[in-house]
Amino acid sequence: MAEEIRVRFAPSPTGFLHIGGARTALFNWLYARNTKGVFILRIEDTDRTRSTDEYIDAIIEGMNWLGLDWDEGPFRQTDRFDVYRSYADKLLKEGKAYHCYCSAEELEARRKEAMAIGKPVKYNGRCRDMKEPVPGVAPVVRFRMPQQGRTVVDDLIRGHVVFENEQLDDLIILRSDGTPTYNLTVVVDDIDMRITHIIRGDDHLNNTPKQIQIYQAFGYSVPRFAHLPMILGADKTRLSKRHGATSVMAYYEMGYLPEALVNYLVRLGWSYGDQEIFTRDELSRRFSFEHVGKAAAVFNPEKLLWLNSQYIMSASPERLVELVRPFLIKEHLISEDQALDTTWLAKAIHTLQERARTLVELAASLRYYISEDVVFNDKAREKFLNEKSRELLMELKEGISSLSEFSMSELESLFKSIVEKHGVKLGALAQPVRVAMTGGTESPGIYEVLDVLGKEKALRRLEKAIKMIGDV
RNA sequence: GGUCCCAUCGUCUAGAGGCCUAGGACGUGGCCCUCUCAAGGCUAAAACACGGGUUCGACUCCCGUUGGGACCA
Repeated sequence: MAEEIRVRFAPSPTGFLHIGGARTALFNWLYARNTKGVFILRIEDTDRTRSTDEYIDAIIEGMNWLGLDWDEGPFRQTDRFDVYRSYADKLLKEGKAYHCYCSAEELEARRKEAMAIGKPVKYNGRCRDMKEPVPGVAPVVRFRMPQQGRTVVDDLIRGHVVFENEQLDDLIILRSDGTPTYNLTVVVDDIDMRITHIIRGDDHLNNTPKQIQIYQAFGYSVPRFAHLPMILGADKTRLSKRHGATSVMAYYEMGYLPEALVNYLVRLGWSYGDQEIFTRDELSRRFSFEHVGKAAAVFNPEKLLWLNSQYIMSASPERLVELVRPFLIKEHLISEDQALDTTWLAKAIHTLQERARTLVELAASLRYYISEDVVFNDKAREKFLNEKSRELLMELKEGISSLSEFSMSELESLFKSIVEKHGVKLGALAQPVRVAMTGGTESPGIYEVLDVLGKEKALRRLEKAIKMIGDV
């Protein structure tokens, strides 16, 4: 049996789960599922000043919503500080790390100078071979980076990326207060969790050779890497708040289906020929790094909206009933604990689902079905509820009253006979009726609308419309 | 500033030297369907960043330029 594949998503809880993080999580999840491997969630909360439990919950909420289930974790770095320190001590003992007594101010000055004269910004190694501690100064611990040779990152997406070791800095692994830095914790955790493939954003590519060196210093074999291209905003800069909604849960609130967002995100960087729409199952079967692109991708809300409309269109009305419920409450169309006639609601949704691009739109469009009072659009009312249509509406009202069966086919016959008699087009009757029923000029087919409303409501609304014309 | 990465329609992408007169999708325009709005169908405009090589032949390989991005604080 082949070696078990273990991957991890390691967000730091300094914010909500955002689009970029979600995509990284998704690719990890896909790879784990595709290879029957293990997907681990690890919370990198070493930065205690910026990390909060609320954000941890928010990240978990986002993952749950997207359906990205993990097999191990969530693990937290907090309280593993002793572990990191013991790893650092090991390096110290073996001479692979050393104490550095240079002050932050000195370092800053040297950095500025290097920048000014165009030299690489790099620690000058002053404390590298120091034998005696400097009294009264709390040192940091630096990693002794090899200064000859090269380190190559073997990347599943980028191929071999070569770094000259000479360029690598003696990075700080333990601050003067004893807290570990990112490059140490990430390596220690990945070693402890036996991670085989590190899948992350390509903003980490430059850190990778340093981490490889640390791996080797500890005597562990280096995992495979896959550095995903970034997701950019419309202005081609890194996606951030000013590009609008970047939190995953904001898309929940805007009425997106999780599978639409997943589908959109996966196609940002990955492709499978010309196929655009994938089931979750298809994704995990088809996914591979061979078809992951290298170039950064611009986040395009329009396409996401289209995908969402596709998913709403093909969702079952029964499921949409449940999904739209919170949005109906938000629209004040139903109350929190109201019992719903789900069969009827499903029928109503069925007529609307190919017209709604989001659940918010779907909820809004259900208004005239659910609410007793029709909200009239003034223009529509003026144009269609007038003397010209009065006669037709009255005739329809009588016709419906004496209809033996209130069905779509009977309604159709009735409509046809009325317009024929008057020698007008179907629209001359259908539009006024549409306005009478919905208050506006856009709706599903008029027979469908009447069918959903039912005979009683339909008659009541016709009557009201006729009365309104009389009032003019 | 140094290092690294990247580069096909406005956007997401297909493309692994001849299949390319560069394909699909979103968006945009037009037409059809039609009781309105959608959905759907058809259709149009729209790209290989630039310059050198390599090759009988480059979107595809190599080098450089330009442009973007990331990291180093």
